[in-house]
Parts: sequence; C-alpha cells; structure tokens
Amino acid sequence: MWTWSRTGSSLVPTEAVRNATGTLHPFMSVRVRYAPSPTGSPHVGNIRDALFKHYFAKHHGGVNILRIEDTDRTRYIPGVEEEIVDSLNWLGIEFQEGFGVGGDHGPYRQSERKEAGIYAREIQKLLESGHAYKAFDTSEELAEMREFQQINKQPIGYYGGVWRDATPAMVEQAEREGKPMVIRLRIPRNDTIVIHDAIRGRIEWDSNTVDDPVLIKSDGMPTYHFAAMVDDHLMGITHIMRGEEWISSAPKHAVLFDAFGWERPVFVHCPVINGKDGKKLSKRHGDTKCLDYRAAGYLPRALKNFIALIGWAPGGDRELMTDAEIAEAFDLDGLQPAPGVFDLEKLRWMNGWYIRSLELESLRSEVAAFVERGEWREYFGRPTDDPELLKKNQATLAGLETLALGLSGDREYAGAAIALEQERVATLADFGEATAFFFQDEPPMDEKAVAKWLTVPHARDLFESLISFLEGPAPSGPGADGHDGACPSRGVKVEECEAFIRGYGEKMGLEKMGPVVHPVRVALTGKTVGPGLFELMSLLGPSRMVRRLRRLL
RNA sequence: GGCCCGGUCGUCUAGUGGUUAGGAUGCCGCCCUUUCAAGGCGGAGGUCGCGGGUUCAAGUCCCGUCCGGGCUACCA
Repeated sequence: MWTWSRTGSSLVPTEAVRNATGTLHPFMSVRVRYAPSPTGSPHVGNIRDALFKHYFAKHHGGVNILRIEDTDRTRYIPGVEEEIVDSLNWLGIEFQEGFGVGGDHGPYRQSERKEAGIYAREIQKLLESGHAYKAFDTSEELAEMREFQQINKQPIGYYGGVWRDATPAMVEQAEREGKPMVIRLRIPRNDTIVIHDAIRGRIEWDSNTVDDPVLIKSDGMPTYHFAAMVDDHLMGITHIMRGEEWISSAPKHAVLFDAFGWERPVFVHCPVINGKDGKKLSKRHGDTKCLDYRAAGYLPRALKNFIALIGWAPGGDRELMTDAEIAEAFDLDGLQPAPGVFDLEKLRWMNGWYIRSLELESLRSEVAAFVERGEWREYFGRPTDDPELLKKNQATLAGLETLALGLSGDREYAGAAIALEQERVATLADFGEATAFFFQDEPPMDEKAVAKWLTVPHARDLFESLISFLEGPAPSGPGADGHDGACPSRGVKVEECEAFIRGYGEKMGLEKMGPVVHPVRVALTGKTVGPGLFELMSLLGPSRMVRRLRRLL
C-alpha cells in the first residue's frame, strides 16, 4: 500500500513501503546527500561514497545534496572545503542542491545551521518529550566509569549514570552550579531495536547494548548523531547511504527518528574500500587522496569507472562503461555486502584503456592540461624511503619537464609525439618519459641497447647511408607533418623512411629488417622501445636525425 | 571484553537449488610485428573459509564453527 506523510517540505514514504525492498514508489523522488566533514582532503573512500550517491540519484532522477558537516571544531582544517569541491568537480560529481549550489533546505553548512538555531529548536522538542536528558558527568567520571566496566567485563558505554533518571531538582542544582553539560538521547531499555538495511536486510540489537549517545556537546555543538539525522529529516533525505562503519550507530539513529516521531529513511550501508591487508585504507596503502590521482595522471572517467566497480556490479560481464551507462545500471540490488580492495594495477589498465580510446585532439589537450597544471612536480617530487620508487619518480619528473619544455616550443610537433605514444602509456604522466627523446638534442643512450645494436659491423655504413639519404635531394618535399626544425624545406615521409630501411636491408640480403631497424632506432632514440620506427623518423625529420647520427660516427 | 557486519581464483566480481563455477585484471605462453605496447588466441590460478545438516541435487537454504573487519569518544 502506498501511503504518504508530509514532513517538512518533502514527501517521504511510510515505513512499510520502504522496509520491503528499499525501492521507492515511482512518484517518489530520491533525495540523497553527500556529507563530508572538512577534516581532511577527500580520499578515495569518501569519493566513492559521493559517486554512489551521484549515480543513485541520477538513476532515479532524484536529487543529490552536498552538505558540509563541520560540527567538530577541533578537527576543522581551513581550505579543505575547497579541496572537496575541487575533487567533486574534477570527477564531475553533480549536485542539484546544497553547499555551493543553493536550494530550499539551506543553509548547507552545519555550523551555519547551528547559528540559525535549528539544533537548539529540535533538541528542545526531545527534552520536553523526555526522549533526551541533560547529563553533567565530568570527563574524569566518564573515564572512571569505563574503567570500571572494563574490569567487570560489562558492555562499555553510557547506559544512564545518575543523570538519566535524575530528579528535576538535581538537574536544576547542577545547572545553577554551572557544571558542564551534554544532552543525551534516552535509548529505551529492555527492548529490541530493528533496522532494515537495504543491502543486508534486517539487523537487530538488544537495546540494552546500545548506550545513550551525546546529542549536544558541552560546547553547544550537535554531534554527528544529532545534526546529521535532524538535517536528513529536514532536507527530506529518502536514503541514508553511508559506509558500513556506521552500522553500529544505526540503532541510535533509528531511535532518534522514532523519538521525534519522524519517518525513518531507508538505511543503505555500503561496503567500504580497504587496503591490500583488508584494513581501512590509509597512507600505508599508497595514495588515498582523490586529487593525488589527478596529479599522477589518471583520467577522471577511468577513476570513476574503476571506483564504481568496487562494491557494486551491474550484473553480467560489463566493466568498461560510460558515465551514462553506469547511471542507467546503478541501483541498490547491485551493491555488495562485503568490502573491496583497491587494486592499483587494474586502475592502471583501465586508465590506459581510456587513454587509448581518446580522440587525438582530446588526447593532446588532456596531456597539455595535465602538464600545465603542474601538480606532478609536487607529486613525483615527494620524498620516499623506497630507492626504486625514488628512481622511478625522478625519471618521470625529468621526462615531464622535458615534455613541458617541448609543449612550450613547437606545440604541433609535441602533439604528434604524444599521438605516437598513445598506445604505450597507462597514465598521462607516462607521456613524459615516453616522448622525451623527441625533444632532446642528444637523448641519453641505454647502455645495453648500445652494446647490442650499435656494435654491429654494418652500423657505420648504415648510418652514413642514412645521412646521405637524408641530406640528398628531397624525394618528396616536406615530411609527413611538414616538420623539420632546421630544414623546414625538406622533410621525409613515413613511406620514404620505410623504403630506405627496406632497401638497405635488401642490399644486405636480409629477410627480416631487425638488423637495420634496431641500430637506427637506438641511434635515434637511445632506446630499444618506442613507436614504429618509420613514423618516428618522419616526425623527427632529417636535421634532427642527421645530428643524432653524426655524433655516433 | 561486548555488540554488529562480512567470507566465490592474488584482486574486482557474475551467480538467487541442477553451470565443466563465468568474466575482468594481474601472471605465463603463442600469434601479429621493425622493438615495446596494443590487439587476437590459449594456459595456470577456486575442495565457493571450515564442519554438519535439509534435499534426488547446495556457492546458493538451516545450524554450528573459524577467520577477517567495524564500532565500542562531548570524531565523523
């Protein structure tokens, strides 16, 4: 049966409706909220939370709300709000309402809501109905209580010391004495508290194992328990989606909704993302900050696609999906109960796939934007204890500096170099090292490569022939890309390079071109790996090639 | 200690009583090829945490157990 109740300015379905499947009546608009607290830059776990809500709201044509939960003054870090917005914008996570967007349920920052008297007004209702009570315990008393419970192997927590059942006279006296005071929620005793989680189904607690949570702190600020639930109700939130670490607080929140006489939203406790060791994601597991992935050269669409697939699956074999496809497929039934592990290797593969799928023009602008943003300087320049990683980072850094220089010079040439390496990179940062040789007058030579291919008997003759071919009459005018720094009038086409190499091989009576191709590649690039030789030669152009060949003679 | 959640290849996962337990990544091999990639093909990798049931039949249902994780703040 579909019945409705009006709460605030939003329609909320009744308990019976929501408990059944966690799905909503088609007329009911989904409203979810992403509510970070500005205590640190968003990490991948936070952002995954935001992403799920983004897709869920999008799937149902609902509303995603951004709310800042800054009720903990001691942990507030200035500037983090900007990083939150930056992260969200980078990934293209949209909000139809909230902080920085506006809407009818503001303000959307909890400290401002506190100033507006919202929590004071709401707590008054609970005090009057007897669902909340004032407690004057000192922190020393509370510590003592816990110690006692510990020793006596009792459940630890505030189950109502003297204050839960204090007489009005006691309370009055404590207030007169100006004792520090908190307001706690009165959890009913000898009862069973049941919630219906959309992923796990029914979860129940003996109410005697649920302690009385603080609702208002002694500094007058609301706790998360209070502020988040009050705001969720006032903002008409239909689904409380959050990490599974909140399950143990859920009975408190359920009781709070009941105490107000409010309809309970659907609880959706999403699986979290863990590190390789199965523990909460932390610095030990590598990069946790969302924006680190931008600095490291990952594409937002790859990160989104990858992260969406941890803890959620569309069913079947689909993996590579566009944003629209994910939104289309995203629903509660695809959510997994078990936590997932962040696998960087798979992210790298997926990022490479998205880089390869980029049109040439977007590829060039993505790389240029990445290089110009310059976040990689700080990222790859970070100190590390791992000597191998340090070496890798330094190489990446050097390559990127070279690319940056190249990009600031002949942009078209740089763009062509980037295009030639598209298939060989996993991240945007990889383009630095991959394309460096295009911009270096004398690219560093790999020792092994030199030992193997520059010592062949025909090397000298090969290079001399190449030089005379390049300095000889132009077979066809400007090269493939019309570029040749020193001799703008003369380039070489890809086919001409191929013809020369093959011709030389045939002269030697070779079947396979390896003995010709490899020495030339090493001479020109210093490496044994890279793009197709003929393409690379054409791009380099005669004068660059001649210069590089001459130094070897 | 108490309460709660979880458990399918290393990792992400498909799977809702009958499948040779499928896909992806990573790893190995082959093909393609001027190298490296990419791509194509193939392989190794799972006693579905374990033990009991229920059933003709269990990864799928029930019970127990083990292991892992979370919470146990005037933090979120």
